[in-house]
Amino acid sequence: MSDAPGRDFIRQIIFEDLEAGKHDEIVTRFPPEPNGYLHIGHVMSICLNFGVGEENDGRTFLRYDDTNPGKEKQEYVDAIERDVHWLGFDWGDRLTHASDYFERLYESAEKLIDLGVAYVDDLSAEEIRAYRGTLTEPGKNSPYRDRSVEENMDLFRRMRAGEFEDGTHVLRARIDMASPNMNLRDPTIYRIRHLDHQRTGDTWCIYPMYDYAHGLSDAYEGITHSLCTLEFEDHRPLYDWFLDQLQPEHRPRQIEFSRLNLAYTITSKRKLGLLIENNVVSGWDDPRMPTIAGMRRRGYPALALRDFVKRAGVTKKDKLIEMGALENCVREDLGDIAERRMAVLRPLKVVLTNYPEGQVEMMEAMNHPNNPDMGTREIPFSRELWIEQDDFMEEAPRKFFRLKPGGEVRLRFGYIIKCEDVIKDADGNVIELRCTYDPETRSGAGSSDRKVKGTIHWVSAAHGVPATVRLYDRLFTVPDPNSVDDFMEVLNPDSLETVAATLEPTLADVTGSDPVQFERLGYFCPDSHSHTVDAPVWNRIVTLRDTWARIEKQAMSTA
RNA sequence: UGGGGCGUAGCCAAGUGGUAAGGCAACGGGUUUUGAUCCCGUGAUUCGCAGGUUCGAAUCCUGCCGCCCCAGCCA
Repeated sequence: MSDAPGRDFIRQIIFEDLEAGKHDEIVTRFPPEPNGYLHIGHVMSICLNFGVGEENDGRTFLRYDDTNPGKEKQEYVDAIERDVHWLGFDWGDRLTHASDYFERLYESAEKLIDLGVAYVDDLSAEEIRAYRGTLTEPGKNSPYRDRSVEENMDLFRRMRAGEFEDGTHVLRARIDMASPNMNLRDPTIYRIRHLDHQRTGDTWCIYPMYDYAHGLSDAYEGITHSLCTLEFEDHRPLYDWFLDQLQPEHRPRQIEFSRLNLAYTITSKRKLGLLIENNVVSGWDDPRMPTIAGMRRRGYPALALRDFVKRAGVTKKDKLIEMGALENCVREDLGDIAERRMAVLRPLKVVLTNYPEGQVEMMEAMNHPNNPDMGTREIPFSRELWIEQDDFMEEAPRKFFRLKPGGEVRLRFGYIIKCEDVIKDADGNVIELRCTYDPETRSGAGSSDRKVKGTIHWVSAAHGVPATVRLYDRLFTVPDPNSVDDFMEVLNPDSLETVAATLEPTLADVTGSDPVQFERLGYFCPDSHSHTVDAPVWNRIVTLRDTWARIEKQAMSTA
């Protein structure tokens, strides 16, 4: 991905428009429908729209496209505002709704009738579909297409007055039933819905369609560039048609770009909703969800998300971006800001047989290896420790430089230890290691400068803080779950693993949700829902790059 | 079979007639008390394919192939 993209095609168009003196100010909008949570795809749109606004000293609206009551909820409205703010963007006083313009939109619809380019159709939904024709065959005109202006006006006003049942009438644009562009075959402008709207209550029983409301709302707000995704490309002639007919003061221009798809995940709000309904995940903000709320709870920094979409770029080519690209951005950001700590996820007991019983030494540990300004902390060291099960192998391959029988390893910020004995249970499982430590090798202060190949992390058994740690993996087993018949068939059964871990004591009273790095394991943060000081729950944000895991995997596949 | 888009390395992406940027991934090597970080190095005789124009083409022309979107009273 381009690190410093010159100017994407949209910014180029805007640049040229500005050069040509077409606008005094650039005005954009981010127009979500409040029918679900925002996801990684929206991050792209948010960054584009607000980014373009900021870069040009322009303005950006946050506008709810709330033209379809029944699908929309206040919960989503609240979540959207929270998410956009969290990403670092501000709409100031430019928070609007398509529903703010219902009266104006209605008046314009009457104007379309006056102009003779809109009519009330009595055909049923099924009939309209049948009359529309197919992709290769032209449609045919509705028998109601040639009603008089007076009759249309009367009917439309009675639609508004609530005289008709849902589905009995629609207002349609009179364009061309034979158009090769399906969107121009007399599209619906208004439909009857006897349904309370979350903002306008029961004021209306007719609601405008997206294609009609969107372009006009853009015009009302003085939007100069209306940026949307590719699937609206062939709606543009219709977008322009309404503007041509009604000649509003401002003339917005719609430009389309490709959606951002992430490998091994889905972004359809409907499908994400199904994951919740089927209890595959715990909610819209489950840390495995590609929603902004989910990624925030997971611990992905807002800056990393912004960096990611910036690197992905703005083009018209379908994208399916590898997870690794996102994870790289997360690691890059966290690597600098996260303090280091030690934690053992899958504990294996180590007893230092030559270490005095009852003795405790405080070891000084750097909070960041590359940034001394972040200070140090003290960690207790004692005779009994936990180390990671993965850091011991009874029959280790040549390149394994962690602990093995008779082998030596450095304990991070501690001593060099040697494995003398392996204790097993009745089933042959390794349950404890008997080791000796070399008192001359104390970290920083040792009188010996001998080195060993490996360094592993540890936590003092007597001082460790028990915690639940949740390890996350991709939700699906295939790169493009959208392309399979049933996405529920390709779920990753191991997307969540919960382990009972032990954390170093400095983590005992953490209350916020700041990310830290558990050395050699990855980045973690307290879970914003479940974590308490008494019962700590941490999320793994992302692992560290793991060259050893790769080597192991290769060895397995060639063996 | 209609219309609208898109095809540059595994994934993104610059490039707009003058001889293929960059990032991620991958692979080598160096530093390292995180097999992390950091540093250095390695990739396209070629831009979906085939012709053509030109001294010269990823860029222009023609034809073909592949992928995506459209038949909601959803957005």
